[in-house]
Amino acid sequence: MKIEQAIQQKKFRSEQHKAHINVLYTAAWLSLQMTRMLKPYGITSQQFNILRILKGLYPEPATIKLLTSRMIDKTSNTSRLVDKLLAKGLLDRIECSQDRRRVDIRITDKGLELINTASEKLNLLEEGMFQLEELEATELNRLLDKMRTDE
Amino acid sequence: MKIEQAIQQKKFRSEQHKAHINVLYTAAWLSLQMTRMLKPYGITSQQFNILRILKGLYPEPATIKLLTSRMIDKTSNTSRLVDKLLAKGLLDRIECSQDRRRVDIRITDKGLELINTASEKLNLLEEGMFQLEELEATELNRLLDKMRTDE
DNA sequence: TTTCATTAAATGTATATACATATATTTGCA
DNA sequence: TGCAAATATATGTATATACATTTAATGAAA
Repeated sequence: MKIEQAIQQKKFRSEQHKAHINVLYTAAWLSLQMTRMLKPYGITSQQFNILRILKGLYPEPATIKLLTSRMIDKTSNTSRLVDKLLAKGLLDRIECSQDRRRVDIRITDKGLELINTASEKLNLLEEGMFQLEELEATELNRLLDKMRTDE
Repeated sequence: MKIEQAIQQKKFRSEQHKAHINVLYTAAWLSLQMTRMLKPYGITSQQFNILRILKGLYPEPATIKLLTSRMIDKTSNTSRLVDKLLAKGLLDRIECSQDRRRVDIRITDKGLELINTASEKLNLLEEGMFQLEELEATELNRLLDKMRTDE
């Protein structure tokens, strides 16, 4: 569905303005797909993002600061997201003896198991979702990166 | 900044997977810019979206249902967003005599004034933000629309 | 006309964002 | 050494999302 139909708006100020709206709309659409896919696993997409980062580092732990720097949404409240995952037994918290301000976070076996199962589902979702050829995906990445040039 | 640096991740499963992450990251970045730009006007970007739709329809009113269908985020809670804008005097609520379930919402003069001022600022933001040529923006729109083919 | 499904909107609840502020610890330097 | 600045994390608050449920009004069919 074209963005014009999706939000029932015929005219846009410019192609650039339309692209702005389109990125926001597409991200909201992608997030919703992920949220629904993850629901049976009892985690949200933000919580999944944290597990994904910790899986990449495993068996090394990460501090809250490191997790924050790798989050897709930079204003996420990592402490509280980690609290939720700890309560579910998907993470371990290790006090850091060298620097007692820091807290080392490591994914548990239960966490690894969950993310492995969920990732398979996510892959299937992405395959079905992504009609883009590899070259098109590469071009999309280039354009998005360029859009954020002032970053 | 490339997405690899932005979230400090070197490798991705595929260009398509990278594009997925990139859309989410870029949307979060754009939202944050808008949130900060709108802050002095005392409205959020979701509230701005409602004002934008009502301005487009003016002087015609809109029902909650119509607003929802045009929202960028389809799961927004339009009733509550409208409540916030009513409390600020930016909207009027008109009871609908033909169908008493419905509520007609119209933007006030104060609302129009606010959105006109804020839109100027937003345009400046967008101009600075958008390094994309028109043809590139058109291609970006095509790729995003294609990405959502299953919609 | 009565009844029941449908529709429009509002509300309740858990989670997350955005940002200011607080707390605890470490580091730099006078 | 002592003390202020910087750093890492946590917490408080207002707003928003996601979704289930409720309330009220309409419409269609027996």
